[in-house]
Amino acid sequence: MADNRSQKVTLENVAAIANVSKITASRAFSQPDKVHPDTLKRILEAADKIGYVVNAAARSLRAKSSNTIGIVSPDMANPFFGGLAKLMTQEAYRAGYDTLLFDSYESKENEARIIDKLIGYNVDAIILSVVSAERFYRPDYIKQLELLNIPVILVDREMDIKHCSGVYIDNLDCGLQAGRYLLSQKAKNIVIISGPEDSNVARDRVTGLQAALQGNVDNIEILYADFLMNEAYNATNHYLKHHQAPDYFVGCNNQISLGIIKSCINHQLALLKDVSLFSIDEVSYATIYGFNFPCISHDLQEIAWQAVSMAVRRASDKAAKPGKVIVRGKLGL
Amino acid sequence: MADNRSQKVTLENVAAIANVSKITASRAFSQPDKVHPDTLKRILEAADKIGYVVNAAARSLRAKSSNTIGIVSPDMANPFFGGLAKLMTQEAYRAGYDTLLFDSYESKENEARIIDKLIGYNVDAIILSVVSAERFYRPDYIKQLELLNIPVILVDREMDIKHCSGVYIDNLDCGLQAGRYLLSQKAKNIVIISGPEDSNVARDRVTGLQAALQGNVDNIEILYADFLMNEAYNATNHYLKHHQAPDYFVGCNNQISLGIIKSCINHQLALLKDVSLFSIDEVSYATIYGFNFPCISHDLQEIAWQAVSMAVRRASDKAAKPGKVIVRGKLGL
DNA sequence: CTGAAAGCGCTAACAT
DNA sequence: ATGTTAGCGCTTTCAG
Repeated sequence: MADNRSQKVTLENVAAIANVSKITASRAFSQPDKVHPDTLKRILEAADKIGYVVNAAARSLRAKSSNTIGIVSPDMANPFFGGLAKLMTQEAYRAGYDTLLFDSYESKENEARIIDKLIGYNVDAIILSVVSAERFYRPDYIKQLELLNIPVILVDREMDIKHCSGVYIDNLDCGLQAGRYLLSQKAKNIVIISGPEDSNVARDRVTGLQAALQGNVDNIEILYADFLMNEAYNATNHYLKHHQAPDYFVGCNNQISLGIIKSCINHQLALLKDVSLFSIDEVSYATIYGFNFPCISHDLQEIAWQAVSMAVRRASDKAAKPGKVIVRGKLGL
Repeated sequence: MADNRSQKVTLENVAAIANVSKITASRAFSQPDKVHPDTLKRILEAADKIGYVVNAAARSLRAKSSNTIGIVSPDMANPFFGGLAKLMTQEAYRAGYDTLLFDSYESKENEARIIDKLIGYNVDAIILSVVSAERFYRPDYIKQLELLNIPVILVDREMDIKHCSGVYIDNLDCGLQAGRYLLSQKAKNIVIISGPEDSNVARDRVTGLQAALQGNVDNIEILYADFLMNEAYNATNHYLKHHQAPDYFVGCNNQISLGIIKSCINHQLALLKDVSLFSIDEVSYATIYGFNFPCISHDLQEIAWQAVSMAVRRASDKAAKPGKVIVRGKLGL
């Protein structure tokens, strides 16, 4: 008797039970205010009874808009991007949009595949932090997105592309603030572990630091790593093998700071005593382990709100011009 | 001249350029081996030229299968679940499946909404770690998923539901191993910070610990928190305010262990000296900050592989019976 | 406020 | 190996 095969539950079933046409049932889910309250109630009860859920595929196939925003993060395990993703999802939901969230795991190949998938899902806009911060990274899919007129909002990782909006951190200012703090602490000997040389983010942060410090301290050393922990760890290890510990290490992002910490602890250096650390980005888990590093912290809520607002504006008004917002970090002690 | 509106690029366009019928073009993307190599090449070139991407909505509307697995994680910021999500995505990709990954942020409401969305996307299976570990949590959507015959694979957070497969950790064994280790260290005075009393996971872990320790130590105290950091932190604080530090704290999951650590450090206790910690689950970031806590670590790769394998099997053979796999943790020092 | 018909882009099931 | 036909479940016209 009981059939074991998958029971598709469609709008038609709901409509039949509620004694209305398909389209009225449809409106109950997409524009409930255009349906008579009594009818609406009947329809929703019918839907509930048989467990109906709107078929997203069918909807976005037919509808002008899928009401969905795609989010591509390079590393959700990084609290900066993970936190951002969460807040963006909430903001989007508030604005009446669903989100499709993917982690590219810092791989260009993944990133390209994800973008393709998002196009396939007819997203109304894409919020994207690209995998690399290379200054001249110009992925192929960018042309395609322009052609398809899908708005793109870049977050944090900058690319200078006309049709892309952007929400960026004021990295130069981060460096300046960091530098000024170091001066206030009378730091004389400073080692900066930067991100990749060809990254905008890294370059600006370092430039800011140099601008503030140049001529006011005895020695500045700049080492280049990538934005992940391991290379920073190795760079710090290598430095400490050949030099005295400086007054301050500066980590140019949270992962780099972690690498510095790990290396210092490995070298039996008492952090905040033998050697200090200033981090651009908050340092993950530091307070739990009893450290209160001075840092530049970013207002994730503000960044998320800006990005989603831009996405929504451009999704709902395809003629809207791409904009650019710079969010300042603030000194946290 | 240049039209600013969104240019839909469809299979029909590709087919026209490549001089084939729609269906041949279709096959080029779904079953390339059934198309003559020359034809295939022509089609792919045409697609590339105009930036064609298969429309996922249309495909999953028509096709039997969307080739997509939904993954619902309760907290991607937790390295256990975040790592699992990453590995599952990779495994699924290897098996030829896309994934749709959502974070329920430990909220039942989010969870229900996500499941609805996944149903709407016609996923072939759902891999789910439910938000709560309450023993009698029976969310409404479960009935619906059974009705729709969508296979469900539960991971870590157990629910005793016939039509759901499961990949679980051997929590009793975790407790036993932990207990045996503590005995080997001649621990006499032990404080266990457990998860919620009504959680299977927490209960089994504690039971295992008790079984190993009972009668062999001077004192066991059990405090109940939830599976997040803050309550464990408060519980530990409260304990330390009124008692001497024990030989060992035992954290019943990684978040709890973090709470214990934070509290101990706050109380100026030298970890691994004044007081030790045994953690069930690896402790996030501990090695970076110079701590090597004994712990039970879980083979995420194995768990991910099992879950995806089950999902794929049941997705491709709807008659396949739900199975259950228990993965043992191993002692890490 | 409600409905009938058309069709979104794709693929299953037959052809050839 | 390739093509024809039909239709997935929904929403957009355009009508009442």
